[in-house]
Amino acid sequence: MPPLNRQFVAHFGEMGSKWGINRTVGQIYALIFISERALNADEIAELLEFSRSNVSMGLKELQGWRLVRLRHQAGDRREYFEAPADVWEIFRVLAEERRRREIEPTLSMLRMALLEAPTSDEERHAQQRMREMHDLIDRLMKWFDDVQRLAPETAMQLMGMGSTVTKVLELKDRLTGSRGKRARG
Amino acid sequence: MPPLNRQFVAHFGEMGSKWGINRTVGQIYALIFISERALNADEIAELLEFSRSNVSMGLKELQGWRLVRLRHQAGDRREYFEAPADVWEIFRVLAEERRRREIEPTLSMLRMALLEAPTSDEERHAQQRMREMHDLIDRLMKWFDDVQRLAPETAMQLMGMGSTVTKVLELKDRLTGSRGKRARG
DNA sequence: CGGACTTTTCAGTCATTCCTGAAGCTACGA
DNA sequence: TCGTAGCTTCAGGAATGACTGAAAAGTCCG
Repeated sequence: MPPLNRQFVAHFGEMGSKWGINRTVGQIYALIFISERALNADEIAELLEFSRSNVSMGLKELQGWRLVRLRHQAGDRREYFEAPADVWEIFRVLAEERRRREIEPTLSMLRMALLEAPTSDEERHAQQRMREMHDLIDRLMKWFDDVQRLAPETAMQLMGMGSTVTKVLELKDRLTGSRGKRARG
Repeated sequence: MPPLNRQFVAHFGEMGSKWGINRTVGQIYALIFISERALNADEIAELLEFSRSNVSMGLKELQGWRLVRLRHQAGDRREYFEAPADVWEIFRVLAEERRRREIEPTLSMLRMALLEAPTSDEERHAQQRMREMHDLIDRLMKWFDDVQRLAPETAMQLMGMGSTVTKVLELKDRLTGSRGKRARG
């Protein structure tokens, strides 16, 4: 493997630990991501010097995250893996999965807790805090849904607008009579 | 500790593992977050049944993440810890820290790699992929900067607009002659 | 200073997660 | 149906990370 590729793969291994994901899974993904063509499990095992079974488990996890796609090549029974070409698509899928695994369970728990009748001031306050957390997350998610629905080009365009969004908001603010809220100067 | 609070704390412990953060740190934070008043390390240790030293380490990590604030109470030498009241502020700080620890190192690595002269087709392709990844992350971050700079109310208002943002974009699209891109139907 | 109180450090122990080789399973072609 | 190629499962050893108690290092007040 060329030094540039090796460096990239190594970095993803290290970052993987900082994340929830483990080192080998990070490296496998990085390798697939920068590869010109789809790779099979044996190739991955050899390039990264992992056991075949470790690669198998890693690929399974990556498939669970929908980060790699399975592809078959004519006249070859082995399974080949590749990452989507469009990086925005990758980001979208990653965000969706993280949401499903990390955000939704928390939202459910919060909703359950908010249905309980508090039996003390301490619980009342705890519920209030949970409500604040719930509302923030809920709002962020609803908004993210909207952005996510955009086609890649449109989303990138939205990003490209940068602070223009703020300007639009301020304008809207003035037009609609400012709803009692004011943007910071 | 009341059952509602206990449940919340337990949930954060479990989620903590799914994250990079460890179980005890998650629980300590959850406890501080829902608490009515600032807590000292001994109180935390007793409520969660952790060793005093474990609590000390956990608090240090939370301070490193700027998620808890140190506060002194008159006539008491012990240190008391609390979380900001404003959940948007909490989100902002968390996002900033994650960015500093997880995104920036990756961006640096990518920038370094992009400066190298490729010596093969394989490296050339790898660089192309890295460039795509770099540009996406860079763009997301620049845009996030803008949103982050908004005062809480304005940001929440932006969220509240929901798909309105999309509408604004489509309008702009039409006005500026659509730049050859089209939002998905 | 000295002594009480508080926080931090750290070496050792415990728990969890990772990784591997071997065995098991499946699908396919002969 | 057998044999082979390929993928998956799993028990157990290896590595990593978490947690504790004891001791050290601060910190404040007399």
